[in-house]
Amino acid sequence: MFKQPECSSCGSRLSTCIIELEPGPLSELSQSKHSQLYSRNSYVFAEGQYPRGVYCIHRGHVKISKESPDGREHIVSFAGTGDIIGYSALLAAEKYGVSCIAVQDSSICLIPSEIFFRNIRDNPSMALNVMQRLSSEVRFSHQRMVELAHKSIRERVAEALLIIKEAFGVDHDGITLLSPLTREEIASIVGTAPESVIRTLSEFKSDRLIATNGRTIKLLNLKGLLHIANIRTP
Amino acid sequence: MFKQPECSSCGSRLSTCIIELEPGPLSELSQSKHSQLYSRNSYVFAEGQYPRGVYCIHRGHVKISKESPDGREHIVSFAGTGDIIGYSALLAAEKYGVSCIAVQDSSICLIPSEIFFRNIRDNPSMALNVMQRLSSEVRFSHQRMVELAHKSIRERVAEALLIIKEAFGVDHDGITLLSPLTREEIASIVGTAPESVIRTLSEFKSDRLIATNGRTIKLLNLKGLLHIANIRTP
DNA sequence: TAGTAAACCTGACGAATGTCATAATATTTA
DNA sequence: TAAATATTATGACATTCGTCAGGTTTACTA
Repeated sequence: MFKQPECSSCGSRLSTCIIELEPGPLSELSQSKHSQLYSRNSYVFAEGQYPRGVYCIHRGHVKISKESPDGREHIVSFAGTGDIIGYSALLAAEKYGVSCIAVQDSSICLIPSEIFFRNIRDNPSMALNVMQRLSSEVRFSHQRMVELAHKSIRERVAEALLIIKEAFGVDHDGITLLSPLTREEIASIVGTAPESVIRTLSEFKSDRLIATNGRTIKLLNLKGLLHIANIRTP
Repeated sequence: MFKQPECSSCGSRLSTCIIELEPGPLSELSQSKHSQLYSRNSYVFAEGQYPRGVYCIHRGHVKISKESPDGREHIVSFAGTGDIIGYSALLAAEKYGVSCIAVQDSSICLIPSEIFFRNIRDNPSMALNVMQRLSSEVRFSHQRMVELAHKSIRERVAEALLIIKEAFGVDHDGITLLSPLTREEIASIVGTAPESVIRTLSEFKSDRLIATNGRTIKLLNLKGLLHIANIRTP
């Protein structure tokens, strides 16, 4: 087994609810966690399993997805370095309603249930932090629901590119998406067939909104994509 | 102003996170809340406003909805007697991302922010209760996202009828939906045009799955609707 | 690095669904 | 209760989108 990271010196901790912990509980958490490497496409947890804790992404990216009744995948959201995932099933005390799959080689720590529950019970700040994150997820989900219900494929593909940019970031050039996602995975964000995604991306290419080279995509005209995606300016 | 209800003797309280309060804090909450009557189609709160607390439904039903970029309404969920609404915006400290509109004449209490925050901070059980509810909302939203992304209109209309049954219940006969929703509102659940809903309901009527009389709908064949809705049996 | 599998891309076609128009009916309100 | 209004209902048509088939390119793996 490889070297377990130390939470106190982990930068990823600072963007999570674990930032609220005092040195004592933090050290306890650090010792009781289990760190593991996941290669692309390997499951961190799967729909239907019972949660055994929450997962903290030390390095890498995962997709949170759910199987549709006809067996196709739908990607609900992404998470990356410094995100904690798997709250909801644990807190609701139910089986996972979603799967978590690494989209890049990732290093992820499992924080056991007891430790997590003890800390949110004893530390009101951490509890509030968790509530804020859950609230943000609720708000994001509502947003996505409306988009899936009312936007065209073209709008949703443009939006998917923006979601990918947000989740994976861009290269030094500022326009090349750092995403390993296939067209089929993009289709799973949009909620459509891969062919429809490919066709739409071809349109975007003709309109000089993007450039593609194999799997990699460059966003040439961000403003244009925002406009097509029909994003509400708040 | 009409008589303010007393929380300690309010049955609705028992199904909410307020059940966790001790008599002292409960009495304080009861005195600081504001109760109000809302008639059908009046706003409890609107997208874009800043939250001033959470709302506890003493009696009645509301829809939680969100405007799509093209100005159409999408109904995200329903809440009724004994539900608390408006957590997420308050906790995330943002403007409401959704509107709450009474679909029946309703009596609803506003619990001011300070009181709510003080109680979730001082009472870990109540905090945990709130987290559980938020978690359930997240799970429900994920479910809806997948359905909106991958199910046909026919499937979603069948499902909408089941959602309405769940939210509003049925008459003594066990099959007549106690819902005041128009076809347009059902369309706002499904994410489609009213005409498509009406057409689909006509099909269901031909297939003896439902019967309609003006706005009222009877569910004649629940099993058939479940089958069409393509519900995963857990 | 070569071979193989997977992913990308385009065309053709049909089914599903959105839109507009218009009539009939139910619901609301004066 | 009657008139006014909103809602329900159906038809016709255009458009979007899903599906199948095929050829090409890319990416993985031995």
